[in-house]
Amino acid sequence: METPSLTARMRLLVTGELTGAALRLMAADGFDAVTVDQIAATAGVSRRTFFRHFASKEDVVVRLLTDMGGDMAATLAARPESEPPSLALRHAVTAPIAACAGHAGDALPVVRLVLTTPALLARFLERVSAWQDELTAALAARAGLGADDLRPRLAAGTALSAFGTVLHRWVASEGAEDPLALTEAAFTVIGPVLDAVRR
Amino acid sequence: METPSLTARMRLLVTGELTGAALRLMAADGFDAVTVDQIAATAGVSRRTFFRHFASKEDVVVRLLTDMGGDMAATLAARPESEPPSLALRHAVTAPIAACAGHAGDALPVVRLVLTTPALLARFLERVSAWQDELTAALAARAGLGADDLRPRLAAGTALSAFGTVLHRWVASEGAEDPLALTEAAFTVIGPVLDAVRR
DNA sequence: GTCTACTTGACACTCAGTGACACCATGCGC
DNA sequence: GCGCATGGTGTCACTGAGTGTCAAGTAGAC
Repeated sequence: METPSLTARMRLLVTGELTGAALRLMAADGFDAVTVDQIAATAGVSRRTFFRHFASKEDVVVRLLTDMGGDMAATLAARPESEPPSLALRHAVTAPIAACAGHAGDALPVVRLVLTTPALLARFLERVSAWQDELTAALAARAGLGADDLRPRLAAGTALSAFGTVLHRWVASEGAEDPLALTEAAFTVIGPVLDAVRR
Repeated sequence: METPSLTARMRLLVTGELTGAALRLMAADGFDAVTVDQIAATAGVSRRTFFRHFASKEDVVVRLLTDMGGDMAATLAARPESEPPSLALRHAVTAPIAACAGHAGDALPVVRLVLTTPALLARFLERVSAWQDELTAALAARAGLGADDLRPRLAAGTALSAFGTVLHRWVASEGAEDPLALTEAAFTVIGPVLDAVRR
């Protein structure tokens, strides 16, 4: 079915309305000053409905960012085994970066909000940590390394550190610098560590 | 004054009582199942007093860990300029690791609790992110690099990624592996990236 | 003794998040 | 057309985190 059933589309509609309302309000007053009641009222639904679509107030904002990298580990696993880890990891991390670069007008305020709001940053980093677990497992499987080897986790952490550094620099430059170019530059620096993941 | 004034000592006493109560309760029932009221009651103080000593429920646990690395950037800044960045960063990160290794019996359950509880992990990573900012500034100052150079932030992130990896492995091994040996092994892998921070 | 500074307990309040129940629309078998 | 299951929604009520305020108690300075 190409149309994901009416109910699914309505769900997307409400979700989008809620995120839009949340972002508009938070851009004006900041994350903490906006209550869930305000977001729900602005979107025209009840407070309870908000929590049927999002697990928490942070979730509205953070999910925008984390949805982009949801299949990071899958991307890595899909890369050919012959590819060096540094290149495979770069491809995995590039997906969300490219998504940001492609919607700079929408994404930049969101990323800025997340990186500058402690509560949002905390939740975002927790998600990134989950990505690290997934990437670590995928890297270990690729290289045939055991769970006691430090290198897969180090490589995953270093690659995600590059991801964060790119986002940071992108926001700091107000979107002036090209995220993809920044990613390339970052991976040029960290490449040697990533390619240490060999049997 | 060698005795930090009676009031300061009493403050430490209450704080210690609260953290002890929190850890005992959470070790038994988990972080989420324990309420601030229970912690305060167990420690023999009022709920309000709890929040005069800790900013949040997460703070009781996370502060134990983050206090160890509070002067990470200061340690880095105190290292001789001639020292290669990889060695200076390793010294900076070793301080909290050594503290963990020195009090394995007390620290291991705390680290395990933090790494396995989403809310605690989120707050911990937020603190680590602040360390990254500080280390980045110190590294840039050491090398005389501008704020637009990716390398200081990449190096700081990579070093802290090693820090996290060591903690992860330490917990996964139930404390069997030596944290200092793990740190040395990790920094051997990431060394090249850290030493890329040169003018 | 008194005054000041600091901590505490008690109370009240906002807000995040959850559970329970009733309501309503769509879709399906009869 | 009718009855019925399903899934989203609104309302209400509740727990728990976190904050502001005020009164009371105590150590230390004068």
